[in-house]
Amino acid sequence: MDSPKLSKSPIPSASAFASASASISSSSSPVQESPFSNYISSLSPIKHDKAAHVAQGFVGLSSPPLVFTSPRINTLGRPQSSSVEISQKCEGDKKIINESCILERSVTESQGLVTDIKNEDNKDDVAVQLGSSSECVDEYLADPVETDCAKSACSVKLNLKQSNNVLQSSVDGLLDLKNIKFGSKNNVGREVDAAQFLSGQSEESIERKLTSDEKLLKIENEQGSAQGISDGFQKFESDRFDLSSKEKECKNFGPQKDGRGDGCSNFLQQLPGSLLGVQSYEGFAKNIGGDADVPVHSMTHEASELQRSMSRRCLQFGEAQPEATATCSISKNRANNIISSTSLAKNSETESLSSSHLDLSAKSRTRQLVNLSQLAMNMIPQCYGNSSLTVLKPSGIGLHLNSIVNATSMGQGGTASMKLAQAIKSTSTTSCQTTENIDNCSDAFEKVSTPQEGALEQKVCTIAGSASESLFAEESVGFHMTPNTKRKFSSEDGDGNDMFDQQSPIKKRKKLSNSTDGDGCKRCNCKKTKCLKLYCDCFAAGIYCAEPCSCQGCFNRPEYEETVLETRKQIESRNPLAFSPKIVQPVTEFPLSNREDGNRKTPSSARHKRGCNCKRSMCLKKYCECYQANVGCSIGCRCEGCKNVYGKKKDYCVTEEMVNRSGEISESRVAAKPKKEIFHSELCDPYHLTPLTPSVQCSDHGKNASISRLLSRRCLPSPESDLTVLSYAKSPRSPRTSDSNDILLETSKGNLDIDSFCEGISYNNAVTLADEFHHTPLPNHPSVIIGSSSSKARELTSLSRVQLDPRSRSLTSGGSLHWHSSPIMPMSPLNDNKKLQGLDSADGGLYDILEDDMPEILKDTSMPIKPVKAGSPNGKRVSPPHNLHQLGSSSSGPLRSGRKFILKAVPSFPPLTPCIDAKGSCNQSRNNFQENRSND
DNA sequence: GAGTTTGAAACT
DNA sequence: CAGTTTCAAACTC
Repeated sequence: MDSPKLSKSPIPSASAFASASASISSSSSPVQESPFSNYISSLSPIKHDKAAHVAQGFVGLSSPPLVFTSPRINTLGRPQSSSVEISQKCEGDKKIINESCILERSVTESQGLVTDIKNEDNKDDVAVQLGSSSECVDEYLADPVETDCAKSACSVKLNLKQSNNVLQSSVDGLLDLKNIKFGSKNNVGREVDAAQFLSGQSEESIERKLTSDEKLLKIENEQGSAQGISDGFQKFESDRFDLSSKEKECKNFGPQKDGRGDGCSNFLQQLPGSLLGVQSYEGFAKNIGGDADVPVHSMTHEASELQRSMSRRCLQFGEAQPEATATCSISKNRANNIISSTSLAKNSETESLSSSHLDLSAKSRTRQLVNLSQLAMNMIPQCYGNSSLTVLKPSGIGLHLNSIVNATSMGQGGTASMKLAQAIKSTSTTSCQTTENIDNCSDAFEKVSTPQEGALEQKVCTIAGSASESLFAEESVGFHMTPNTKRKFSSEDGDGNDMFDQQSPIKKRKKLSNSTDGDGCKRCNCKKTKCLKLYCDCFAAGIYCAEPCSCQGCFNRPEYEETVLETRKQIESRNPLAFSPKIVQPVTEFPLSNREDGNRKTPSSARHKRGCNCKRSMCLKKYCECYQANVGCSIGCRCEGCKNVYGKKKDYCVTEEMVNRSGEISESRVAAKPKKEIFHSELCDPYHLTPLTPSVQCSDHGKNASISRLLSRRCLPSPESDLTVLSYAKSPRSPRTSDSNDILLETSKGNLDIDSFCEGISYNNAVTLADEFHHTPLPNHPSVIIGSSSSKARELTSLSRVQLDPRSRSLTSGGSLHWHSSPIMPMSPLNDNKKLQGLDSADGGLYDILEDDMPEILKDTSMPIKPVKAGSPNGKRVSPPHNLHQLGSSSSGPLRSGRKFILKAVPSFPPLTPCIDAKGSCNQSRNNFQENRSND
């Protein structure tokens, strides 16, 4: 670790990037080729080959600048020098591109795509359009293009930009086309294309590629493995390149072909490689976390990269995959992996975009770390906004690629994700921070991915919101994004240093922003509590304090594990949900629609377990936990004058009322009671769900969330199970969570079960119930599906997922899907890829929640529930209309029974220690922490 | 950087 | 269960 850091540390960002870019261009060829060739050889299995390559890349990386990318480039077969030259040449263009990208990022992705296509016509405009098209894509393309130009050198430097632009545009267009054609298959096809392209098949007509891609896609689809997805991302990027290159050849190069001839193919090959290199580099940088400054503290890098890379590797590299799958599943959520996996299928486009972003970012990094950060920033904000998804994904993609490379290069990928996460923490020094950062990043990515999925669960929103916590960011979309970005950047720049450079944590912290790492993990500054009380964010998150922390007399350290555990037990004895995620993502109310929409869904539904108690901040400042988590206030909140931009308590109530009316819930006791009261009483009970957290409030802010809830409920066939499940998923902790809310609502509607819940049902119980559902899902009930999603949880969830089931991702997503589509299946969320995909985002959240909050049992059950990241608590709440109706109409009838059922199950559940912290970042660390505890 | 404000956590 | 105190973060200057 240290040694690597030293080597890298010298030049965290700029130099490292530059070297990386150069090295990438120069040395990347082998890496890229191998992976791609592998792809070609075995469509799905890319991983092994890639892994091998990756491993190589690692070696190379370890020594020289990350260079993961560079090796790949080399592999492409292009002369290193040429690549380097290209990179250099392209730098100018890249800058332009980056700028344009940044400027245009604001533009919606769709628009961007369109513009890109158009750009093809207008080469000059291409650059700008590229940027606009898909931020990531643009960047990505831009870089490749540049490289292409350089490589191909085709003739005209002047044309380079244009050609690049054209390529990008063409690529974008191709991507779009592919996306359209292939839809979910895009990833695979892309991968295939990439492989082919790499192999040199790029020369073939684009059509052939498309066809082959389709076939490949099919094959890959069959595989349907997360790896395929991850690979798909990479491939997707590569494919894009291919497409772009092809397009160039056909269009731009048509005339130039003579000159380029082989050059084009080479160019294409190079592009992928360069892209890979860039991505890897980016990933590396990202992994470093912000380490730009401390580029390489190998440990941290490894950890972060490994996690990320693991997922990607899994996808790309078969070798790494095995472990990666496990690790990835574990860490997927956490880092980009999650995003990639979750978003891959769904986000093919977004991924492509993200990839492009990554590429771009990578380039920018190589060129300018700042650019990357800017890109990321831009990306993030957008993502948060709505379309932000695309942005995030891209970043995620880029990360994935990078991570993969890194991971492979690191070779650590093999290690379990848990270990990685832990190692990262430890290595990073601020284990918490690192993990948190990772978590945050992952959350962010997840969020992004989720949004792509359609904002399946609006996790994106939540995520965005929770950039810090709920991804969680502080403020709505921008907020979330920023936090993440901040974390990333900070981590990279400052935090990263902290993480990696334990030496100057304080400074880093300061740089970063407050106590929260860029990731969203908070660094504590405890002075009197010794970090053994919930006041301590680290402790509350289940993570150990690290260097970044400024705490005094800290006992929240591994050396005091016993003390920590004891204290924790004590606290848990008082409040079993004390360590559960504060924010719970409600099940995606209407995953599909929202997902399709893109985003928001999850976030909106996420809620704070307990709800806030703000009196002066009007829920407009971070004092408000709901706001901090980017979650709307819910019934569970006792706030006064709530103006939470993510969702006002009023809105939530209104929505609930709406629901009740529609659901005829009025009958239930709840109806009699004021919703708030009901929720409070019920939710507030630690055992019971946490206070309801109306799903409504999403990033969109409560209204949307509320609406979503209503819709979801309406849509949801069987709210009962869902609700219960959701409640579980969300975790015992947070009554507020949308899930819990949903549950509450349902319960209230049904009369039910609130009582039963009150009797002793706890979130945990709910979880157990969910498990039960899984085992014996109610036919009618959507089984629960708690779609809770938590960014934080992601990490944990990733871990938990892994533990739970390889499908982990799918599971989570599946859970959400179940939710929507078929609640019954909560347990088997994993099974359905579609579900998974659709749910990915949501699932991620659920997973997170579950993982984090959920005890092992839940995990084992493979509950779909996702914990909402602390950052983005928007967990969608499951608002099972049916359940409600059932409950309401037949209030006591089935619903109650169902709930009772749940209740029975509940007791068995151990107190969940959801990863989803309100902060949402440290889920992994928490998970680890919790796991350790549990083990102990 | 210090001081104030805020609201959660802890305590009574 | 409610009220108060303590605490650390968020915020302001």
